[in-house]
Parts: sequence; C-alpha cells; structure tokens
Amino acid sequence: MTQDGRLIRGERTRAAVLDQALLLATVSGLDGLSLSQVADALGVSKSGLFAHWRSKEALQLAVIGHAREQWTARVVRPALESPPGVRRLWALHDHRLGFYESRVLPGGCFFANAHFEFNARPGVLRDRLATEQHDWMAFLIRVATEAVTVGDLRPGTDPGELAYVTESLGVCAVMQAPLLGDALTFGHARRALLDHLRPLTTTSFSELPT
Amino acid sequence: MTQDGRLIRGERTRAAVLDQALLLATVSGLDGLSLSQVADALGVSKSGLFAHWRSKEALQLAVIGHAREQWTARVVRPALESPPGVRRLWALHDHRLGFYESRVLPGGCFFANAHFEFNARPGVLRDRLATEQHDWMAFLIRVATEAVTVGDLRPGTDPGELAYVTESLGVCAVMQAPLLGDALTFGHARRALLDHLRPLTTTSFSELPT
DNA sequence: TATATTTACGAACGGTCGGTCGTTTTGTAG
DNA sequence: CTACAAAACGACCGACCGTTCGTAAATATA
Repeated sequence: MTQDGRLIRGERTRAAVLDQALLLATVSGLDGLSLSQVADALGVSKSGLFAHWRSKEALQLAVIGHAREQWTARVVRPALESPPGVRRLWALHDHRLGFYESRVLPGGCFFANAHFEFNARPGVLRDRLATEQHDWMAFLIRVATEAVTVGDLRPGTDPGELAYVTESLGVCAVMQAPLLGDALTFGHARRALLDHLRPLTTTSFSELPT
Repeated sequence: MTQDGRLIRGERTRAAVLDQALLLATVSGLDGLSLSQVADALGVSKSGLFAHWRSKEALQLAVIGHAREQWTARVVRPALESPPGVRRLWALHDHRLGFYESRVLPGGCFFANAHFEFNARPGVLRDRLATEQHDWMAFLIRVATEAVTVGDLRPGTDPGELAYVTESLGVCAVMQAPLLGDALTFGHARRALLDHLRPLTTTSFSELPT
C-alpha cells in the first residue's frame, strides 16, 4: 500500500473515471462513448484522461476489466457462497437477474451490449470481449458439470446445453425487461430455468424453489 | 407500377442503398454507421443520399423497415407454411436459426444488434425498435397460443413463457455462434427447444423432430 | 530551500461526421 | 428542339472526434 499522495490521488481519479465510463458505456456503447462525454460528466479535462490511459482503446480495455470486476463482485462471488451443485447454478442465475433488476448499470448489461456492438468488428477490443465471454461460459459449464458430478442432476445431463440454456434465459431477460416490465420478464426468466432444471434433478435432490 | 425511368432509377438506387446500409449496420451498428461509409461502398456520393432521405435518421428508419421486410421474407413467411400449432412454432425457430446460419447479414442479427445499441438511448429510433420487438413477441405469443388452442400442447401451458424461452434460445444462438461455432451453438439452440417442448406436448401430438 | 515526479490543464491539430447548396446529368413530355 | 423534373454530384460548412504538446499545480525527496 503506497503512501504517496500523488499516486493515491491518481488511483482515485482512475477509479472514478472507470466507474463513470462504465455507466456511460452501457448507454452510448463502449465505442460510441466519447472522451469529452466522460470528462464532462466528471468535471475533469479531456486531456487529463491521457495522463492515465495513452489512448481511447486503452481506456476501453480498462473499462472491460472494471466491468468484469463488478460482475465478479455482484454475481459470481455471491453465488459461490452456495454449495456446488444445482443450488450454485441457481444462485448464479438468480444473482445475475438480481443484478439486472438492481439497475446499477442504466443501460442493462455491459457485456451483452459490448458483445453485440463488437461481434463483427475485428480488433483488440473484440478479442478481449471474446475472452471474457469464453471465461464466463467456461465457468457456467463448470458449475453445471459440478451439478452432475455432485449427484444433483441425472448422469446423462449435458452440461454444455444446460449452460447454454441458463445463459439464454439470462441474456434475454436484460433484453426484454424494458419492454415487458421487470415483474413479467424476470418471472419468466426464473420460472423457465426452474422448469428446465426440475426434470433433470435426481430423486436425492429436491430443494428447488417453487 | 410507374413507367417513368427516373423514378425507376431512384427506386433501384434506394433499394441498393438500403441493402448496403443494412449490411453495414449489422457490422458498425445502426448509429455507428456513417453516410460516407454507405456512399463509398456503393460508389455514389454522400450528398446524393440526401436526395432520397432528408436526414441520417430518416435513412436509419428506412433501414429498420428494410430489415423487417427481410425478416418477414426469410423467417416469418416460410414458417407460415407450416400448419398452426407446435409445428409452426418449431418452423419459426428453425427458420430463424437457419437465417442466422446463412450468414446473409455479416454482423449476425440486425434487430438484436440494434436493440442492444439503442436500449438506453431515448428517441425515435429506439421507439421504432421497441415497436418492432413488440410486434415480434406478440407474433411469437400468438403462435404459441395457437399451439395450445389447437391441442398440440397441454391446456395449462403458458404461451408467454413459451414465447420467452423460444426467443431466448434464438437470441443466444446468434450471440454464441462466433465463439462456440455453428455446429455446437445451433445444435444446442434446436435441441434445447425440443427438450422444452416435448414434455408440453399432448399425447395426440408426437411429430417433433428428434 | 531546491529538485523531481505525478497529476491535471488549456490550446491547438488533423480528420471525420452529418448536413447544405448550387450545379450538372439523366430522363420525360410537348 | 424546348421545357421541365427527378436524380446525382462536388464543394463547402460548423461541430465534434481522438490526440498531442507545453505548462502549471500538487506532492514527494534531498
């Protein structure tokens, strides 16, 4: 832990900028975002941003990292408090939807937005976003696999497909919420996964929410 | 049908521009799209575009309409050839995934891209996109409802949730395909809906693909 | 106090954006 | 051929973009 007031100030600024940029990125897009926009929203000068990131792209990469930290803190970590198995998979889905419902990010889901923005634009940013998506899906599959090996789900269950369904219902929720309303949307998203899980559970496991 | 060669030329140009703009919009985004980009790709002048649309926004709205026509022609209309009921719902899902697989649009799904781009940016474009989404979901729900009234699905089935699940699996497919590969992705998307439908079908109906 | 270093700023640059305007080209009609 | 209309163009505008640079303020070290 540094004591240097200059470095501390810099670190604080950096964090504030990333917070703001993350918010704005969910609204205007990670690329649609302009540096003036970020600077003005924070009351700092545009050129001052270049003291911390040498280019817009560098800032965008930092924003992705920041978004990942937020996702880990708000979705992944809380879910890890549930024991491995179906309970953990459900907790993941539930906390994810809860994060969307909390409206912490005004523009919905940063990663979904960024993915659809960059899915056809080769470059460093798309590669990084692809990595993030890969890590997330790998994690989801791992949790689904555990649910089988632990004995919560029937042996034949395909973890890949289960992860796919879980991801589907999650993404679609953040998509439909503005139009369909929170109650209906997240209700569907939760009930649909429960309906999907129930026939897969073994007789030894029956603690699923109603 | 007009015979005036000038109007015919104009109409042809307009169609060519919309085709090109639709392609580019799926790559750069409906807003990220620039008029110079469109003009250059077609070998026409930028100012010439203003002879057909009085502003960029007018062109963007026309592109949305064009995308809807394409979607209707490629997904909705073919599916309507299947009889009302589960078969039609499945045909809808299947043709939609087939449209994604065909790679007609290089950037995946226009409507998904545009939705995530504008979901937090109030204005005419977002309103129009919301209308399109509403129409699509209403149609999906109608088809799901028919599947119940026609007797293919059990009476208690919730058409809203069924439509939600179908939409989920479709959207997620276009999202995962670049990373996971077509075979696995669309395989999951198809199998997952079949798995979801099977326990809902009545005994009188059992023609679902394997 | 003198000297570095980090942070932040204002002014300016080239480039691209959406948009305007007057003109030329292309085609129709009398 | 003349008169007219639609389509398309080239030149240009102000605004905003990301970026650079020289400088000033804040904070450390000696």
